[in-house]
Amino acid sequence: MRADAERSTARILKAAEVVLADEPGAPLERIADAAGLARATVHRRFSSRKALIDALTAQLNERYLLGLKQARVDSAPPLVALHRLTEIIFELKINNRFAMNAAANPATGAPRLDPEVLNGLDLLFTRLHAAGVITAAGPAWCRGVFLALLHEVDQLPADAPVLAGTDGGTGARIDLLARTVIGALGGSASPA
Amino acid sequence: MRADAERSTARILKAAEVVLADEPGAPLERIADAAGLARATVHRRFSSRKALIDALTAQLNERYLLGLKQARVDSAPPLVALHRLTEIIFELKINNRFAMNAAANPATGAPRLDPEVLNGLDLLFTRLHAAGVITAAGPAWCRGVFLALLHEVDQLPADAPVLAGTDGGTGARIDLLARTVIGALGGSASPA
DNA sequence: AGAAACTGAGTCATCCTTGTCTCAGTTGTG
DNA sequence: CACAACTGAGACAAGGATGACTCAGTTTCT
Repeated sequence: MRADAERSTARILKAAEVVLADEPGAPLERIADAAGLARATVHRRFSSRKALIDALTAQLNERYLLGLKQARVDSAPPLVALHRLTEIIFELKINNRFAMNAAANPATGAPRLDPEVLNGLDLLFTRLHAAGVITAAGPAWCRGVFLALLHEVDQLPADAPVLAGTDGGTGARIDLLARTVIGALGGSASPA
Repeated sequence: MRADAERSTARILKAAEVVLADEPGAPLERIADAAGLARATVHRRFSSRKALIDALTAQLNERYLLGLKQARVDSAPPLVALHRLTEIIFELKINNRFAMNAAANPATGAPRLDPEVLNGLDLLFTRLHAAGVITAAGPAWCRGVFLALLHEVDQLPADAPVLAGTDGGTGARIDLLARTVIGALGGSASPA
């Protein structure tokens, strides 16, 4: 594959993420436009719409795995890992809104998250439970709550009362998310 | 409107809820089939697909308002009202999955929840806050968390560990939801 | 019973999207 | 430089869904 072709692929994926984020059913042409390419080129890279969406999911999975590794989910003290991971995944959410939603929504027909990713998340919650930070058993439930709250925090307008006294920026949201998750899962939500 | 026409309308709405719940983009013909009617009849009642979906949302809003009234959100002790409302809305969720999701998802282009409904929910959370049951300020945030967790609890498989020791039925889910919401919003999640 | 309303079944035109293909022109790579 | 790879622009067929319309037959309501 020639260098410019690779660039094109990257631009398509990026544009697709942006366009589909606020219009999941947008025609491929809109994505092509956003990428500054012709529709035919999109078809050359991705044989079908499904293939494109699959690629987006695959990309998300890769980034997830990288994030889990960076957060040292398997070795760092669980509470530390939670905060780190929250930060990383929040960033992921911002830049991959479409793929995130698609993976969370079985009805879309999009592929779900990679089992390895799920295992990584589950490991974290299992460790949190073992450490007594949370009381809720069942990592799958914890994971679901985490992702659902992630979505809510992301949707939150900057001037929301829960963010009062903060800048309403990313940092404040991450704190809110971590606190809320722990509270939801039966831990004592230290306002730290 | 003749009596049988009214019946048809009701059957269409019911069928649409069922069909769209697990295939949001399903063609109108599938809805017509499920309703035991001809596609043309659907078009006679609802001039467009959008009109049909709007009707579903309107229906949901009505039921919401009724539920808020039944839960005595404005007068009952807030914690009691929360439990009652949780029960009612959980039931609503089960029978109106599509409209619920559509209203929660701005990207679908579907109309959002009626402001009056939002106000009703917000009132409850404001009262919970005033009573010291929860510490989170910002009713909109509370509302979002509530609905997000409602969705998660609904998705939960019957044999999930968090439901261990229960029958995994509706009752157990309602308890779990109420506890989780209170914990998430900074209250002490009494396992009552 | 009889008028009016309603329905089923079918046809039809239209729009939109997808996916394929071609061909002339541009760009990268050895 | 020269060849191969890549792209843009356009045409094209196919498929699916929507919505309008007709007409013969049934149901409701008075």
